[in-house]
Amino acid sequence: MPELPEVETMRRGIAGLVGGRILDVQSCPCRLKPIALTPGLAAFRRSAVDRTIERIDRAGKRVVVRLDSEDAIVIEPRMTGLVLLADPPNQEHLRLRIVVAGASSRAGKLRGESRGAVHELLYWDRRGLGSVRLVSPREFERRYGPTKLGPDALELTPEILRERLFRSRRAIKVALLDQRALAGVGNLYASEMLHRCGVHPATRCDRLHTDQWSRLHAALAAVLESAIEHEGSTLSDGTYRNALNQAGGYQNQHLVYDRAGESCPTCSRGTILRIVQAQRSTFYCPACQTKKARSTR
DNA sequence: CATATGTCCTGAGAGC
DNA sequence: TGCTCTCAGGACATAT
Repeated sequence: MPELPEVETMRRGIAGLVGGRILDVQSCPCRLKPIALTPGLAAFRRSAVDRTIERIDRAGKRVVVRLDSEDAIVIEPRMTGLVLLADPPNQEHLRLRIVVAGASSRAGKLRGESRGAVHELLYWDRRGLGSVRLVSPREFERRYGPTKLGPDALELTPEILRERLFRSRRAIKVALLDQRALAGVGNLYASEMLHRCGVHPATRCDRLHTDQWSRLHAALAAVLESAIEHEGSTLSDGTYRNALNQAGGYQNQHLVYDRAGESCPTCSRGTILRIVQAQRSTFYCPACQTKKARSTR
């Protein structure tokens, strides 16, 4: 379930590869159905080998490795994909290996490592719903440009957030997951941010008041920034790991996600409920999350 | 156009 | 113990 904080953690974890040169790209054959790799391995290798990594960005929930050819390698982890520098959880779900020379392996931490060291950028994916694509600037724009991806959730202002959503008749929880409206929020953090601003997840966007948009924006920013500080959420299945195969810490800060039946940690009056919206679980407290704007607080 | 639903995939866990 | 079944939710194709 990598969402913005997890993907940002992956991005930071491999930032030390900037300046490195790609030596080889190897697929890791296994009995599982292969992930989407485009173009095929041979053409991928032809375009990537000998290119230098100029920058590593994030596009919503995707890691974008920019090459000096102006092509980009776009890694999309979807549900269970991991971007690693080493030490994958196992070999059987290792999908792709990109061998990189001449970079430091960790952002800002050059200590003692020779500039000529060889590193591996690994893509691991248990369920295999993710993809790795090498795309031209034109293809990047077509797939990940502003018509496909809204503004990054970390770049929003209260006004932009409201402008992107307030015409919609959808429930706010469902709309927050729409990557064309805003990019980066997924199922887990949507529940958390709505809880923290006291908004009921089923509230229609077009019924939200200005002060609610403000509070939602503040909660959105606070939750995402804190989750990045904690290096993301590793849920009970333990799948998500950072680039060094370490668990995140934000799962310990969750107030409602996956806590159905527990007493609300915010108001202690309600019991956390689980409902289903658009085939996804939503968690909230019926006592302190309301559809009405609050007059005070 | 906006919104809703089905699909992909694997492994964990429930129930018998 | 071992089988079958359901569920998790990223993005996208297709339907309404």
